[in-house]
Amino acid sequence: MPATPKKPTMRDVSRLAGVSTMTVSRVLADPSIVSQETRARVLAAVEQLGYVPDLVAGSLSSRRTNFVGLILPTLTNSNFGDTAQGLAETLGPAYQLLIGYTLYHLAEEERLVRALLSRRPEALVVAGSIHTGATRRMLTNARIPVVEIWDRPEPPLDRAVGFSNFEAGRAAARHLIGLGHRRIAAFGSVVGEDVADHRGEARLQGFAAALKDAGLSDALVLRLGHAPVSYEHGAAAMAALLDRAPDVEAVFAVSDASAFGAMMECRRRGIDVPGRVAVLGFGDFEIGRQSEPPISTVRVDAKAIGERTGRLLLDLFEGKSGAAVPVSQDIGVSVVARRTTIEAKAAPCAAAARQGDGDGR
Amino acid sequence: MPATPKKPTMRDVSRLAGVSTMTVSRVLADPSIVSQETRARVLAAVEQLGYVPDLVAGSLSSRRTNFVGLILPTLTNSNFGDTAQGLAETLGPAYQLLIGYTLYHLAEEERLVRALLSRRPEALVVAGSIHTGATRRMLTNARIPVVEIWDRPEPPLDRAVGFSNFEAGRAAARHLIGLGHRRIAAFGSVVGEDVADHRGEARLQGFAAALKDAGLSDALVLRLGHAPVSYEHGAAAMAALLDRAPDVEAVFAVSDASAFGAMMECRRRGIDVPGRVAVLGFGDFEIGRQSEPPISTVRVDAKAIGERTGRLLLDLFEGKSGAAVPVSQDIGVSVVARRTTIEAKAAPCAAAARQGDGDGR
DNA sequence: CTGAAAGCGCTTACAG
DNA sequence: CTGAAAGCGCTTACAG
Repeated sequence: MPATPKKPTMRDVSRLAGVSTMTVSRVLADPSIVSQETRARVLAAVEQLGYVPDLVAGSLSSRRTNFVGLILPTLTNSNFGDTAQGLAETLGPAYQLLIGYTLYHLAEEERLVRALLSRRPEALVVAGSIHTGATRRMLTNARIPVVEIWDRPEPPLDRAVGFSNFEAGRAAARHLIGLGHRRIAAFGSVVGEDVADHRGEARLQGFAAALKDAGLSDALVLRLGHAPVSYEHGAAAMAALLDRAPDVEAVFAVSDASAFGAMMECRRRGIDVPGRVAVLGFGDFEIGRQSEPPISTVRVDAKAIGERTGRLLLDLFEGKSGAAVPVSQDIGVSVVARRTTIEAKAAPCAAAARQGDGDGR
Repeated sequence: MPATPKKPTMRDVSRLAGVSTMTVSRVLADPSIVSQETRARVLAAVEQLGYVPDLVAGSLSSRRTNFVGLILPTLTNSNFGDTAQGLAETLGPAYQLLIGYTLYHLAEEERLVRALLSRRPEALVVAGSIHTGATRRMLTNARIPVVEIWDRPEPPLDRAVGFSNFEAGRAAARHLIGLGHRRIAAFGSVVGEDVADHRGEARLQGFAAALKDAGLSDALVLRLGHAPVSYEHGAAAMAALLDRAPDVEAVFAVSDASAFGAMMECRRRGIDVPGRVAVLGFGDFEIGRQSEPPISTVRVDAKAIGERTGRLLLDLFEGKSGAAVPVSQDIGVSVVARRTTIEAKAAPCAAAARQGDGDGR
């Protein structure tokens, strides 16, 4: 870097403009409360020096950092990106997002919470509701709004905006069962000690529960590989599933990415989707909408999660009494039947299929 | 929030432990320089109070924020996510990434640079090399390392880690020409006043230049819709292209997402890829690798861009003289021929095709 | 190994 | 409409 003079401070600006630093501070914070003429002189000095206010000093003094911390599982999933964008847009330019990612490690989440808290954020938004004890403790004692998203904890640490992953899994199973399928599978990732997608697991559990409620077996609800699930995960899982149960009729993947990978694996093997096996995803990723055939999915409005969270935080920041702001918001999910799930072949209607002995082919 | 006592400060800890704040500060910064017994007392007090150091005060005092600002076009493109992860991993837990996104608006980039600079980052990493005048001025006067990534400016504002998008476009065209295609198209987005993907445009220009060098027409190098390009963009662009030039033999899309969308549009229309039209993407996104058939692409190691940038910054932070750190690093690109680009049908070999009159069908 | 003093660059809270 | 004083919660730079 060039040997330039020191970075100008507010003091430098005030001297050049012949005013006190308080006046400079006012011009920058609310120009209307300073006389027209003084304002012009200050602005000219700011311009001439290329002065950029130091927000770390400002934050220490005002006790407002205008940071909002956001903890996500990954930076490479466009759905979480949509949530981040929705949050950023709703919060507006006055707030800066501090984003961290955990890669589904709870220990990493703990480290991040500690690091972000040191930066004195105005609020912390975190994906999920399963945390280490230390994380829970820090979050509880943080004295700032904490929002758990993409889930529906009962009760939340503080606030929650999301949906029930268990119910989402149930809805997925019911869709497939309603179509007349009986030999139904699902796959997600393994819940390990360090890496675990607890929300995907909840979906799988809801799925298995619905299967059992319908008198069907949940033996094909598989946990393979580790989070985050990818296209590749879906392909590998589908391959494993097909080896194990060549007669499978329908499969639910914990994410559209995984569902797409599964579909590609079917294509490679010459297995028709949905003709021979129906595929249902989760999340309503763009890939599912644009793929040919488009993938049926359990839709989540990722951007709305961010927007609602932003709205909630703004209400809280504006001093709306905590009691007036909902503790938990359910944005719900909906099954979007596109072209990868169709009625089971052997069944003229779903009801018949459920009690028939159909082999599904 | 519960009516809890005020957040404990270092002063509170020091009183409880019966030491000065300096001793507390030392225990937290470098425990080894404090006596075993004192250290234990301080740590106990920290634990008891649930003390979390205030980094904004610490930053003001030490003049080190340990922030690195990162400006990306979008948060929903997994390639930029890979770059961010590579950067974060290389920088390590001592540094916190402050990520902003522009949606390809130069004005938004300017706003972000100003906002991030106020936070006193240790360095600023920004995708691209086209900036507004004000942005260039701020970046030049920032007195911190500035790294432009995903491009190859001549010269960089300060440092650059990336590749030539123009050359990447050229390589794409040469691949297609080498395969014997003659009726060749490409598509990207429109360069508007406010929204513009300048890097994608550079690829298109390199592509067009190579076409002309080979004596081919660049009339089918199209700009449609606006950035960021998506699966949907590719589908729409392909549809437009097919209406315009039903006899097109090969097409280059400025991103794999767009290429995938184009392929899906072909599938919808019953047009065989690569049998009737070859498709080449850019970026080596996971979608291209996992799609069936896998999509040929111009590969960029997105994660490596982040890692190299992190390495470079660490060197600079550790006081390596600026002169010892390369100003510009080219990570290069490579054409990865997968299954969506094959030799032109009419040509028994590429050389013959280039001089033949083949209609490509 | 430990501490008292000064100061980082702003804003708050008063005064006028 | 403008300013002087105090202080935000740490760390730097000295001293001992």
